[in-house]
Amino acid sequence: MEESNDPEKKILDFAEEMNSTVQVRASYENLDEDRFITEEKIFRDPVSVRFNKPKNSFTKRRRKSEEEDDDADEDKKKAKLCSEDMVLDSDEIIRLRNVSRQEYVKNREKKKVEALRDEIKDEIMVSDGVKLTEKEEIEFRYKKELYELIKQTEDDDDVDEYRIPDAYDQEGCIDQKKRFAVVAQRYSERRSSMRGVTEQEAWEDHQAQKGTVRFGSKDKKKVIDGYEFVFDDLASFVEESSEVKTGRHRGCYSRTVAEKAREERELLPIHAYRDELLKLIEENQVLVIVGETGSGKTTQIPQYLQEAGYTKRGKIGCTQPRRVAAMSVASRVAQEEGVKLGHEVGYSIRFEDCTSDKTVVKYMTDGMLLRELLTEPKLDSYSVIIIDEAHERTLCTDILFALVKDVAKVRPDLRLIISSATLEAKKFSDYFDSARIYLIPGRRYPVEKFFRRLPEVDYLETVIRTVFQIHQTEPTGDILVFLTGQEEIETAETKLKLRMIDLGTKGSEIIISPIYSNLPTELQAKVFEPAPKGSRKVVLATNIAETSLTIDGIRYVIDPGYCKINSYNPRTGMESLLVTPISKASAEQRAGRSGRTGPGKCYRLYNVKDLEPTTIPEIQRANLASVVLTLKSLGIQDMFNFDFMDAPPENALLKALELLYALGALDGNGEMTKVGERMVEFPVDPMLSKMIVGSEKYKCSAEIITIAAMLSVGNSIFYRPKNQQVLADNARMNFYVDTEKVGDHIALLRVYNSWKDVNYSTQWCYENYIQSKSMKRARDIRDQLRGLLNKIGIELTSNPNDLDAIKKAILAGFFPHSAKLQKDGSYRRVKEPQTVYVHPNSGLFGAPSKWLVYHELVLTTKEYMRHTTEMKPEWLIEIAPHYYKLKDIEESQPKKTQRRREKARTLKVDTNKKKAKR
DNA sequence: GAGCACTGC
Repeated sequence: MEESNDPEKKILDFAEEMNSTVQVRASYENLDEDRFITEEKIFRDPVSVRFNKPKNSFTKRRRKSEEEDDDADEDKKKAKLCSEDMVLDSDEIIRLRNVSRQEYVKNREKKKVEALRDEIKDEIMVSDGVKLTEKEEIEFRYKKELYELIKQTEDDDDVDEYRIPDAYDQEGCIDQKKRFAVVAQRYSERRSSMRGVTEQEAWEDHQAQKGTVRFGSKDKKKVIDGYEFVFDDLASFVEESSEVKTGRHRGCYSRTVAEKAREERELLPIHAYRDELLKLIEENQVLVIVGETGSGKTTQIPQYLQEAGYTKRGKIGCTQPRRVAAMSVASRVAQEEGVKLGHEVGYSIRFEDCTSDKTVVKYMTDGMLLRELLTEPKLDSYSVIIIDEAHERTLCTDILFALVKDVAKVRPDLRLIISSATLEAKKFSDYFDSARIYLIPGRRYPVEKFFRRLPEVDYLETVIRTVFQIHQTEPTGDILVFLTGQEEIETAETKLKLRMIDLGTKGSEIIISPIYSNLPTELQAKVFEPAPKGSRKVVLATNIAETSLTIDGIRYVIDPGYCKINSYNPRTGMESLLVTPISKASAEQRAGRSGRTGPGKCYRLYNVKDLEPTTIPEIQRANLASVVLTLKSLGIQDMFNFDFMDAPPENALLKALELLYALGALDGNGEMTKVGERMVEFPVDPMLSKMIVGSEKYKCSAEIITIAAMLSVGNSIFYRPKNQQVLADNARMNFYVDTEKVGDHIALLRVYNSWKDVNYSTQWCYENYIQSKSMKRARDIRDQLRGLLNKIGIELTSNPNDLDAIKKAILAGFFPHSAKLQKDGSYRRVKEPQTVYVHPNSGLFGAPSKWLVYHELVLTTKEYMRHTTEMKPEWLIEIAPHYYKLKDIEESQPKKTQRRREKARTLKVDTNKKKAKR
């Protein structure tokens, strides 16, 4: 929204915004979603300066209007709020502008002080591991003391002394022991000097007295400078929820585990709906269930069905999008039923089948059910299929929808339950021929939401300010910040630490915990350690914290509203990660993360009404080669008219068909070939599975499955910490040293074999800057692939010294990914008019080979080939004579792809014809 | 010299 100076327009804009918020709320209420959720509040930009008045900036204020009209009806109140808000708003802006002008005069002085501060910081960083000489030491201490003195005189009301936390070691890492010692020391000092009043309390009181303008409703006190929170009276909501919560835990002590479990089951919200639910399932073949968080649907519904006798007809299968979810839910249910996990209740995930003949309630990942469908197309052993978390729309669930919908038609006895969040329920119902929607209320704590109307210029800066404002004005509880990626998390961490130095030691310590999936496991574990008493944990997380893992103790969420989304461009065959605004659904999910263990608060740095309702489903932005092969294997001929809930882009399907045809998995009629049938056994990308199948000819299947496993793990094999990049790179290059040029594929093979030679040592991984987690995963995948080789009758043969044979096997799957060196050092794809570059992390970077085969293309700052290996051009013709002709390798002029496109089109026409015949 | 959201089989 554009800011205008016209006050009337402002009011109108604001009113409009209010209306839309109300409407959103109303629609939630229809679905009984908003029971405990408070209305979204607005918080505004903290205009005040932070260095020069760090304390004054957190002034408690109280707004008159909110004290008056408790009983006024909602609309009236809002109108009033918004007009007063506007008056206050412009007054406030004028005042703050004046302040800001005055500050400008002081700027020079301030800058001097800042320069001094920077010097101190630099010194801390530069001294990196080097012991200071005595003279330097004295000089440094002098600077420090000088700065502290200035700080003290600046803040005349400052009761604390400024101190650089000495918990930081030379690398800027935190020595936790030292830091906690500091915390403890500070607290004991305070206890004696302030007679039991904590520093925080004293400071808050002090600030409260100083406040000039007061506002905030009478029940809500804390308001931070610049952030104007617009509050409603929420007391009743808060009470309601806490009542429910205490009820749940009442009388649960000193009971046996089984009794307790049963009692807890009966206290779940879903319990009241049990009979009605069973009746509906009996009467309707497909049922869409909107089960809110905390309703107990995932654990209870399968048990109800079992009690009602459904397991006599067959198993109850419940899919989850994540492995851990499948495992933990199964374990919980086994415990509730008092059976051993893997007996009546079990789970099945890749690499781990914890089920037996007895198993009647089976939790599994969605991909696992998809695999099962390949061998059991009618799902005969199941009586009920529950697709949980359907709203997440993973690639696998989207395909499952279509398949189970089909199966349901031929199996009237099969029951389908689709469990979804509110927003998509209607869509699911429509897709499943107007299936009934049944709503089960959840139970959770209220989450207050604050939002900013205008998008941020520098959201990281606002995030950091908000962290400190929460830290200094809100009661205990940890803070969770959603950021987009590793780099941003690292930046935020540095900034937070610097700001901590700036602000001195106000209040308690902040413990910063980063978490993202590429972080080594040992470091990930730290995020779950509770913060020491009196300190506050600030978790900087990627999307991993949105659904995949839950951190206890989070009470505040700061959500800038962005995440990275992978999208595949079928035209160029390139993947890229884009920073994208999140969807409304994601925003809700993120906010909910603050209300898991108690009432929470969520600070949104955006306006939720600017967001799309849901994220684009994965099926519309993924490489579909694997999907198409799976569907073909299930006998689905016509991809273009397949009943997808959201159809993937047509050119993505076309591209996938083209590729599968080129690989020989499909014949000219679009039917599965023998090769295709072998390929589909391997749960990897079709090019990889073709490579594996092709390795039989070159007698190097042992090497090839290793390479395939290493490539499947992704690019998280090599660990490259920020401060040891040179060492890490050197360690990596060790795997490339040889008499002849070694490509990335061969290097990966060597990494694996070296690891195997040292008996899969974790220590070896550390020493070589390799992530042991990734290596273990590669071993799991390799073991699985080896088993499947056996299944399709390919012998495991090793041919370690014939690199040419290995390269030829790679080409058997990856021949479409060929590139030729250009005069300017760039590469050009042989069959596509596309310029590409060797990735700087490749061993072949800076050591050009004329012809390359690459694993994948990624678009970052340039079009990069990731994982490249040298090859000979004549191999292309030897291995893929149907794809390459002599003229392709004689001159690397871009070739027309017309012929292949035509072929693909005939495929499409053929399949259409077939469908018409049927 | 670039930069790796997150899952899943």
